[in-house]
Formats: sequence, structure tokens, C-alpha cells
Amino acid sequence: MTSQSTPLAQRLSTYTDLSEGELSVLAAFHRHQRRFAMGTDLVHEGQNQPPAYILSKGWVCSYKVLRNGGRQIVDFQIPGDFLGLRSVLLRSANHCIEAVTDINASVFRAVDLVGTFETFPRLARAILWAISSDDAIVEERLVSLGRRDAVARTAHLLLELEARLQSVGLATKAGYDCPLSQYQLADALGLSAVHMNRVLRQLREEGLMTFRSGKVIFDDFDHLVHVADFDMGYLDYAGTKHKIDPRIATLGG
Amino acid sequence: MTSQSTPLAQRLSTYTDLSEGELSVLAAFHRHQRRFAMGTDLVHEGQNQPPAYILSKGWVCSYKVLRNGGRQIVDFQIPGDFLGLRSVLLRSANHCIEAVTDINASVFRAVDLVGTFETFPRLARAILWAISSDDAIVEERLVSLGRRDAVARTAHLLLELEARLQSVGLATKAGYDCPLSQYQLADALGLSAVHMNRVLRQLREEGLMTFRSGKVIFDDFDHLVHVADFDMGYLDYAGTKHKIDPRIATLGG
DNA sequence: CGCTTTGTTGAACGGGTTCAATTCGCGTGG
DNA sequence: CCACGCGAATTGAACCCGTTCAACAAAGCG
Repeated sequence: MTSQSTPLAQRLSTYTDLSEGELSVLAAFHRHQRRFAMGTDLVHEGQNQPPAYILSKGWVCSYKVLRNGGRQIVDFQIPGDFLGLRSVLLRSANHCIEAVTDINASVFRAVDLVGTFETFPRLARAILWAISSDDAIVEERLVSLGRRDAVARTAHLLLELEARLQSVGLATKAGYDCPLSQYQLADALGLSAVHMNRVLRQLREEGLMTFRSGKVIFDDFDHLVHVADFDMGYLDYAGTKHKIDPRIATLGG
Repeated sequence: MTSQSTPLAQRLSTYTDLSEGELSVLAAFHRHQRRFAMGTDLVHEGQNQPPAYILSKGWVCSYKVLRNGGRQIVDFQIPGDFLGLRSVLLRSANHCIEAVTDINASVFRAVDLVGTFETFPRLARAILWAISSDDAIVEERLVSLGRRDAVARTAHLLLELEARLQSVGLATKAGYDCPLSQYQLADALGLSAVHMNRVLRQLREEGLMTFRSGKVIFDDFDHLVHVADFDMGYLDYAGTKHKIDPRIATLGG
């Protein structure tokens, strides 16, 4: 297993090509692997000084619980995503993080991450880009909840996940494996589970996409993009990479 | 006018006490003041390499426009807030920024900001804290749009603004000056302007709060907090400040 | 196997939208 | 000083998207 193969390295490479040195620094952050079973809470709300992780396998969700009993999933995390990084700067965690599937995650100390920023400024830029991209995702979700109807909202989320998964090699325009239940999807989209079911049925019956038995299949990708009003610009996954230092050789295939 | 008096310095001081040196560094970022008239676009969506600002006077909003014509305001910014900082790391702006009132804002180069981080790690921490806090705000707004009804959502936003304004000396538990129109409020809360009006009337008639002629007045603060399910923990404005030992001052700690 | 979680469907209800009309506030020009 | 114009605020009524309640089927799992 080369350092190139970690999902985080793969994701960052959509932003800029990384050198051998940078890749090995990145690999070093994967030293302390931990496994968590499906349903485990990695971080609970209000927890002090929670640790940060890099997710390398499986899916995770961040959510908040309301007094009235409802819950809102803020975002799903997939391999290559950071977990709980924001909580490091605030004095306590402001949301829960739960494993959606069995997962592998690497604990790391934020101090160490910041420490490498001085020596590896290109890597720093790439990581800050990834973090900014995560923020853009939350922002776009907010737009969905505020101004898109249930069908567009659903299509938008599942298309976004396609783009994100594709950047770590886990999806194609045909579809991807999706471990989410309709309840979790509903909690992310601000819908009731009942209506979630009806929306998914509608998308299926209209020949747009199929969400069933752990798989998302796009039956008419382009039409779905139109229905969702999906413009992946906010993810900043443009084909053109940042060329920063031509002296550094890129890793060949 | 001492450096202490800039809204940003005031805001950061709720996190940690800053030294004279740190305060003057902060003041240096306010050198290039610009004025923008109400309604001006500081940044438009898709703009390349947009500048970053520190808002020192007036209100601003960040929003996205949808294909169907609707718009969603992601957040309002008040004195002491950063504008367009995220867009610096992504390759282009992913939302518009518009002046809600006439404003004063200071342009600065993100490079210079990062440059000071090495020499003033405590200041760096404070600024990263402020940025994280902004993210937490967007996240909590998302929760509102997903799982709170119109009344709670409205109360929650107006209470949040009270807390934020209070940290820069522009509000008390009695109320504050609020230049927002009902249309802008509606666009931030994912509601129609018509319903926004009815919700505000209800809040007024129930003796909870009054939104009228540019002022927000809290008629029953505690009850309103309960109705909104408002817990300001996510803002991390706890009364206790961080005392950071200067000897071990590092970013990640 | 039985039990629990997830998915599915029907019917009634309700919060919020939409359409439409009227009023208010206020700056501007006659 | 008043008339006008225009955006913001306000109110009514009909409609609809999504919720809620309720029941049952299907699928995993010990």
C-alpha cells in the first residue's frame, strides 16, 4: 500500500499534485488507525477537547439533536474527509459524530498538522482547500433546505455525494454504494422518513435514479442534474489542477 | 481611537485577552478602509480571486441565487466579521456578498494575515477561533432550516444576532438596531415574505419580541429563548476567556 | 425462527405558499 | 406643502407540499 492510495491523498490530488515528500507526510498522519463499529459515537455534543480524525474507510455523519427530539444531520463524511477538525479550535464539540457503517479512522493531533504547515506550505494549502470545500458543502446544503423542494433537495444531495465519492474513486456517473437508510437521508434533508420514501419512489418512477438496497444508480444523470439544479462549482473540483512547483516530480500511474 | 476599539478586536477579546502588540497588528489590517453604499455587491458568485475584508461598520449578507429565481441568504455579517475569507482558499467565490446598509470595510491580503500567524500564534488562534465560530453559525442555521418551524427559526436567528452584536457592543438583552427588511429575513430563513410578516406579528402579539422600524426589542427574553430552543453554546462566547500560556502558545494545542 | 429495524402505502391534517389587494412610509419633484 | 411614486409592510383566501398517524410488509439478525 503506497501513500498515494490513502483516500485523503487521492482527494487532495484533485486540487494539486503532491510530491513524494508531501505524500509521506500525509501517510504519517494515518499511523494511529482506529476501528469503530457502526452506530458508535466518535464525538458527542459538548465534549471537551475532542480528538480529530481522518476517515479512511466507511461513512460517518455529523448531527445535532433538538430539544423536541428531532435531529438534523449536518453532513455525511466519506473516506478522505476530516472529522471533528473544527471542534479543535472551538472549546468544545458543537455536534455529534456517529459512524454510519463500520469505519477506519486515524487519530491525529491538530498541533502536529499545523506543525507541518510551515515546512510543507503546498500541503497546507491543499488541506486548507479541503477544509474550505467542506464548508462550501454545508453552505450549499443550507441553500437546499431553504429554497429547494424535497425532490430537488434529494437529487442534489445524492449528486453531491457522487462527485465527492468520485474524487476518492468510489463512484462513477453510473452510481455508487450508499449505506444510508431512508431515515438518515430524511434527517439530512429536513424531511420526514415517510415523505423521503415517497420522494425516492417518485425519482425511481420518473426514471431519474434508483436508491435501493445499498446502492444509488443514476438512470438519467443529465436530467437529474437539471432537476436538482446541481452545479458542482461549489465543490471546486475543477479538472485543472494547481501547478505550484514544476520541479517536483508527480507520481506516475 | 485606540486599536482596542475596532469591532474585530472587541470580538476577539471575548475569546482571549490580547496584548498591545497583538492589538496593533490587528489595527494594521484596518489600514485600507473602503466605503460601499447600501445594495452594492462586494463579491459576486464565481468571481475569481475575490478580495477579503474585515467589516467595521454596517451590515452585509452572503447569499446564493437559484435557477428558479429564489435566493437564499447564508448568513448576515456584522461589524468585526470577516468577509470572503473562505473564497480565498477556494479558487473562486461560491456566493455573493452584498451590503445591506452603507458599510465600511477594510481590504487585506490573506497572505499577510497568514504571515502574522507565525509571529503571533495567540492572535492566530483567536482569529481561527472566530472563523470556526462563523462556521458553527452556518451549521446551526442549517439545523434551523431543517428542523425548526417558522416561529422558532425566526426567534433563533434574532437571538443569535443579539449575542453576536453584543460581543461587539451593539446590542443588549433589551434589543438592538436591525436594518433588515422582512424580505431579507425571509430569504435567510427559507420563508416567504408573506409568512415572515405573519410570524413577526405572532411573536409581537404573544409578547415575545417586536421587530419594527429598524429595531428588535425583546419583550420577554427568557420565554423567547425557550420558544427558539436557543442555546448559545455553539457560538462559544462563554464568559470564561482562554488564558493561553505564552510559553507554549501553538496553534493546535 | 421471532424480533427489531427499515421500508412502504393510505388518509387526514396543517404549516407555509401563492395570488391578490390594500396600506404604510418616505423620498422626490412640482 | 402637497401629490406622486415606489418599495416595504400587511392582510385575506385558496391551495399544496410535506407531516402525522396508522397499519403492514420486508429485510436483516441473533
